[in-house]
Amino acid sequence: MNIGEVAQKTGLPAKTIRYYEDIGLVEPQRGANGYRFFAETDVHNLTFVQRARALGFSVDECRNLLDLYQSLDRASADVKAIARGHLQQIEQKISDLQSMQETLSDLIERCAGDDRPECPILGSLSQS
Amino acid sequence: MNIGEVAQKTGLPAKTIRYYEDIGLVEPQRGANGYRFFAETDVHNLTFVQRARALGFSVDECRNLLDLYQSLDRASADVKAIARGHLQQIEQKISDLQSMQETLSDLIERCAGDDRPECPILGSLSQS
DNA sequence: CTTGACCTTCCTGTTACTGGAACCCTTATG
DNA sequence: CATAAGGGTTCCAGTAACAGGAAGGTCAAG
Repeated sequence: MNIGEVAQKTGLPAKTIRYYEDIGLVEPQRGANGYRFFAETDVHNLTFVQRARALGFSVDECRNLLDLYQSLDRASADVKAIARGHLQQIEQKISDLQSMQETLSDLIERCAGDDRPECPILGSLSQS
Repeated sequence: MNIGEVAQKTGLPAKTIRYYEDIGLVEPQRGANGYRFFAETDVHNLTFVQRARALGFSVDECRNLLDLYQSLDRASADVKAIARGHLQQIEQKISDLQSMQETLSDLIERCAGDDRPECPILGSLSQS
C-alpha cells in the first residue's frame, strides 16, 4: 500500500504518517521508486496509535503502549499504570478547565455587552 | 524596578517577562546600564496578562484584552465577545476530555492489572 | 508526449515559553 | 585591589505534534 491509501484507511494525514516514521513509530518498506510501502501490520499499528491519540495519550505514551502490545510477555499491570497516569492528567485538566469555566461564565453573565466601556471582565483582570 | 523585583511582584518568571517584551506586550524603559526599568503601569499590565493567562486566554487574546482595557472608548460588547469565544473553546475541551475520561476509566476498571498479558485496554486499541 | 495525481525530501512556522552559554554590572568582603 | 556572589544582558536551541509549501521525481491515461 502507498501512503495515500494508508491515510484513507487510518484517517491519518499523510504528513502525520511520515512524521510517525521519522520518530520511529512505524518502519514501512521502500519500493524501487523510493515510495513507502506499508504492510497490513503497519496499517494496524497506525490505527492503534490513532486510537490511542484520540484518547489523549501522548505520542510517547503511544510508543510505550505499542511496545507493550507487541510484547507477548507483557503484564497488563504495566498497561494499566500508563493508562492510570494518563487518566489522572485528564482529570486534572478537566478540573482546571472547569474552574476557568466557572469564573469566566460568571464574569460574562455580569458583563452588559453593550457599547459602554464598563466591564466586569476587564475589572476583574485589572483589579489591584 | 528591575526585572527581578517585577518577577517577584507578578509571580511571572523573568524569562517570561522578557518574552512578553519581545512580542510587544510590555515596553519597559532602559537604564544607562542597559537594564530594563519597569514602571508601575508595566507591572500592572503584566499582572493583568498573568491573570488572563490563568483563565486560559491565549497570549494573543491577552493582547486584545489589554488593548481594550487601555482604550477609553471601548465597548464592553467587544470584551464579552472575546470571553465568549474563549469560553466556548473551554467547554469544548471539557467535553472532549470528559468523553476520554469515560472511555478510559471504563477500560481501566476492566483491566486486571496483574502479570498476565490479557488487557482490554490494548484490546480496544487494536481491535480491527 | 503531456497532463494530473501521486509521491519524495527539506525547510519553515506554530504556541508559549524554558534552559543554558557567554558575558556585563554592582556591591561586599578579605 | 582582587574577587566572588548575585543581579542583569543577548542569543541560540529545544519542547509537542504536527501543518504548509517549495522543488522535483513517478506513474497511468489519453
